Amino acid sequence: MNHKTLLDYINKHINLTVEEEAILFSKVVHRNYLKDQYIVQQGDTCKHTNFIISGCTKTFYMDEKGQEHIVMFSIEDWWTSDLGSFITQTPADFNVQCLENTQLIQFTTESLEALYIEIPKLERFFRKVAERAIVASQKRIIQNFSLSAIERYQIFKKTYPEIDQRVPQYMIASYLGITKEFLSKIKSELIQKQ
Amino acid sequence: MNHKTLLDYINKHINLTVEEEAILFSKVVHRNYLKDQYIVQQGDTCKHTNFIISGCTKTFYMDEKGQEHIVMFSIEDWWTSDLGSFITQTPADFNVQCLENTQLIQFTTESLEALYIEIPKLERFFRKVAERAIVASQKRIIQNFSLSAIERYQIFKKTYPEIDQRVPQYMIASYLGITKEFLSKIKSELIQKQ
DNA sequence: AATGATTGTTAATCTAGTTTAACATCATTT
DNA sequence: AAATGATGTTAAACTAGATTAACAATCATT
Repeated sequence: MNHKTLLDYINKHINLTVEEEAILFSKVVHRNYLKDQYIVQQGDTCKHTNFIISGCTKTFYMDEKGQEHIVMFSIEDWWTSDLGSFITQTPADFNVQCLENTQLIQFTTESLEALYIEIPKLERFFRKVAERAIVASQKRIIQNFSLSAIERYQIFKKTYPEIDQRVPQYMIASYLGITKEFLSKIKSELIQKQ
Repeated sequence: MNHKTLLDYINKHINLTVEEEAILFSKVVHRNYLKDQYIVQQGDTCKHTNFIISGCTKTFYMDEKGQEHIVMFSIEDWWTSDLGSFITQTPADFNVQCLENTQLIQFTTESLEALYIEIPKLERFFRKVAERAIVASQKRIIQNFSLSAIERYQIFKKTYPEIDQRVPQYMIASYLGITKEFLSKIKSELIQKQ
């Protein structure tokens, strides 16, 4: 079963009994999306937090000028959703779209609330997930401020080598906050130096 | 007692009995810092998460070139610390320094762990605090990407009018990710338009 | 009241990154 | 094999914001 990926992940943080595992999986939905499908759409209220079993997604924001800004990529063993929309049940600021065929495990607000009551340990687990997300998010803020585009690209490649391979270059430019043309220039400069 | 501020804040999210409130306050420390004192220092391991009862702090990062980058300001009713350092107990990336005399309530890792056992409801509370922090952090990432410095400044003023008043202008420039000279230029342009 | 420290302004020059636009490469479909 | 669409490259002209440097204004402190 594909539930194993999620269990392995959870068991890094807390220990569930076999019964608790059964309760957990009775309350989640296993779902497949195709490449290019949207998991969350800007403006809709986000109904799920999603754990990725396989595949790859981009979370992006479309500004008033129609420009796409990629906030994060997510792959196997990561979470994806518009957390802001999900927790406050207000319209989403972000889109989440599949870059590959993607298998998810979905938690609704209701199923999570029910799970928190039946398995209080899960509060701890999701607190830890949230804490880790804050740390990652704050690291990004620092980097965007104090580093040049070249430095940010080099760090990106080191930190997420898999993603650098799997995702088209113009999306990486968007993630880095620069144009695709400038990323292209950076890359050719980096090659010439070596 | 000054504990009231924290209780009011907690009671927005969960309900504590009088006994639980007593347990909570038996495990925290109430502490005063003077203007300019450091609550957290880059390189040290961060020992506390701090709830601010009164005063104002800046959280900043000092880069290799010796430049200061302000990640956030915090005032009454907000939390401050280097969460990344605190939760992983590794050296802090950030400094937290008081911009005014500041009164805090401090939670250590040990007191929090003990509290989570004695009052499991607090897991939920701190999960919610963490979730809100993620949302705020992600909003900042979007803004830095898709908006010009002028737009970011206008949003800052609207979102945190109190802070705009209480904090020197060059620090606001640092928070916005621009130089103090450029912020000065922006402000005079905005005044001329009206 | 005077001195120096801290904060803020203005203007000239400079640069990292954008825009535009034309072209090249690669994949997918017919 | 040709055609279409998606992705990537290069180069010239442009702009938001940085840097430098000189000067005001505001403030504590003696």
